[in-house]
Amino acid sequence: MARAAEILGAAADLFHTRGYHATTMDDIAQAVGLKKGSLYHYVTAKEVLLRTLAEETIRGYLADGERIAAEDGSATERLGRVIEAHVRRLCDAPERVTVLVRESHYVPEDLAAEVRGMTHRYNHLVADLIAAGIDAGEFQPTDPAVAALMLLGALNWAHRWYQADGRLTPAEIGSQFARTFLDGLRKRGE
Amino acid sequence: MARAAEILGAAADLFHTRGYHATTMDDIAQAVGLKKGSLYHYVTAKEVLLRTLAEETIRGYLADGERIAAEDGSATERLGRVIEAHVRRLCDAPERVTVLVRESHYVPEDLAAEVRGMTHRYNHLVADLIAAGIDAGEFQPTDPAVAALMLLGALNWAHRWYQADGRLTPAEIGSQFARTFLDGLRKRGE
DNA sequence: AGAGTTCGACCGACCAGTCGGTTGAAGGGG
DNA sequence: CCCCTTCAACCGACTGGTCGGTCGAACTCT
Repeated sequence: MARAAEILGAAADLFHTRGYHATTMDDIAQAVGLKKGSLYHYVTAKEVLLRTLAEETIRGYLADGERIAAEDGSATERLGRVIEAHVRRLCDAPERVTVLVRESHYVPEDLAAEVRGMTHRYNHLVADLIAAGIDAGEFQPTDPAVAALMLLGALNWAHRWYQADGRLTPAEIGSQFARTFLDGLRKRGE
Repeated sequence: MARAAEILGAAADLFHTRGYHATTMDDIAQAVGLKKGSLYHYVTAKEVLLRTLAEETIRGYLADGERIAAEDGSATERLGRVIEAHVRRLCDAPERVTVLVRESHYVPEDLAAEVRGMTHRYNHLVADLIAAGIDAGEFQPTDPAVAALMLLGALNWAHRWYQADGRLTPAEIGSQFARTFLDGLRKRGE
């Protein structure tokens, strides 16, 4: 693996388990078998490390979302696919999500624009999908923005409890999420 | 207001907006019109401040939950009441929830037992309510633990987006949460 | 007087980031 | 085959600054 990616991965793991502030650059260096001084050969600043992690992470979710939203199918089908893709991606690298949701608050303002923008677009994408389902008569009328926030909260919360060696597979979790949430939105009596 | 409570409140606000680590004891002192040295007349350590905040917060949610769970009514009704109470409490002091969910990770292990215990009990309480609803035939069969985590994720996420001067009142948000989530669990065709 | 409260100077630990210097592999010329 | 140069990778000692926490003196109110 390329050194830069290796460092990013180690940082994500450490930020996840210890937290961003409790992790020193020495810790990260040690995790990849370097000394702190050498780390700065690859990394310009700790804050940039955090920013890069957050950015890479949200970019993946957004890419999935945009791809799926543009596919064929009813709003119900596409939203279900977004949910399952989200869970799959989260379970694949929960530590990245931790960094994004718990630590990205510490990305300094001037570095955070991209992250904020993509997050906003992802929220919007989900809300739009819900709004489309309401318009199409698939879902009962409700506030799409709140429904989207509700869904994303439920999904992202999983980074706090998902365990790779747990009782359920990512696919099982994904389908339970999709079933329950889509049932919650669906128009009754059809 | 008692000085101690005032300090706690100021700390919660600062931890919410700047984050625990980016907040100095000087900041907190200034917010309550004291100097740092004087703060230590009321507070034994910054970490204890954080622990106390987290503990007080989760204690409130747990107390609501236990009270409601013991009330009369179907699982559906009681779960609905828990959801609405949770939203009400969250909207009343979103900064406390921020501290609990984003920062309580930094409470040192030896001070965290109480917080962890109450959090666990709250999760369990919600899962039990869902399990009861399934047993009673109100809800369709599903994994109660995952459903509880899903619900609590959706609820707690609100601390990230709720704004007191926003479009919707806490009551409106609460009822949308309850409606959507209970519909998601409810047995179809009745 | 004296208990409760406040202050501000101070300390010590910690840590991000710097910098001068070392090493070893790759390449090139003779 | 060997010497010389170059350069990326790496090291470790150091620094500058920050911040949690301490302490004794001073002030205030009764």
